[in-house]
Amino acid sequence: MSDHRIEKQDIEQRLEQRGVKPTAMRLLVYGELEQARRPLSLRELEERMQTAERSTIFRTLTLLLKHHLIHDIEDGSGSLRYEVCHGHSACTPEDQHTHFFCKQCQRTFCLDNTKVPKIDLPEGFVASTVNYMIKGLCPECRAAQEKSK
Amino acid sequence: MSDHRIEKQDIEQRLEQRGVKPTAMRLLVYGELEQARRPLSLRELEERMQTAERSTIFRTLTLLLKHHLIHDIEDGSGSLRYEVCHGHSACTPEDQHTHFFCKQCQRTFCLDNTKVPKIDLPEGFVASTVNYMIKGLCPECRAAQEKSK
DNA sequence: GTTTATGCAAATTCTTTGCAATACT
DNA sequence: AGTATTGCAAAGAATTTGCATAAAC
Repeated sequence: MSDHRIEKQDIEQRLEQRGVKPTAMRLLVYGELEQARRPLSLRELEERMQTAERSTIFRTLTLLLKHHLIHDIEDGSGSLRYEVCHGHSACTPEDQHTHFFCKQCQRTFCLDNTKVPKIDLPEGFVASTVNYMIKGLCPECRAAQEKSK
Repeated sequence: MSDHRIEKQDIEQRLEQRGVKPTAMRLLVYGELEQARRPLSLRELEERMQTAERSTIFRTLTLLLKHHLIHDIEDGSGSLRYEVCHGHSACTPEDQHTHFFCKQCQRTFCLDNTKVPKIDLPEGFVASTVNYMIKGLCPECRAAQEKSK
């Protein structure tokens, strides 16, 4: 399948696998994140789902986070972004990829093919999640900047 | 020199090298960050410097950031942390090291000996800064957790 | 009918700015 | 004087909670 749309059934299954009851709201939020193909902030989610309420979305996100169905990333835009955990079992450090935040257009991109490199931690530290964020200019904004010179 | 204390003169020099007039406030803020040996939030700075005002500290930090004397990192605690740029010339991606945020005690540690691994960006992207944050348990909190079992 | 989820409103927290006062040159 | 810096107070922005309603089981 090269189609990015995900069946409702499929999402339902994923939630249930993690012991999350698949309510309409949860399917909606998860579905939006899935379709967006990039990390979305709470505000962006709110805008995309006119019907839903901020706090409800927030609580849904919190729940999904707790059950490792999504993860949150910080890009320095001042607000958190949320993204579906792709793949297999849980959100282990190995699962997570690199993100790129464009300082110009304020969008966050997933660099899907770029695994987060592993690092040897000093004695005693135990890692649970990893956040690798690169900031700079995305191709579009860079091109725009070149032109205006 | 194995002493971590920094001479006032030394700090003055650093600021002047970047064209920042070394006012009392700036020396104070920079000095605090230097001595802390770990990234501090605005609130933490405020608490350590009873005499100084939040907005003043904030503006000072903004200025220091602009002149690449410090950098800011996001650890997911909900607030930014600030840290002295060690070394040489400017805050290039290569300069930055990895940070560890303890979910338990909410402290942020610098993993000084751990360089941020470089990554090949897709065509068109231009990086300016990098933020590599690992989250989990620090040695102390881990030990405490072990004990309570 | 009890538990769970949602919506509204508002509290909290953190960041940022306007403006007056102060210090510096 | 004139510019730059600081302090106070408050505006903005984002996150988070209390409580009442509505839905699910």
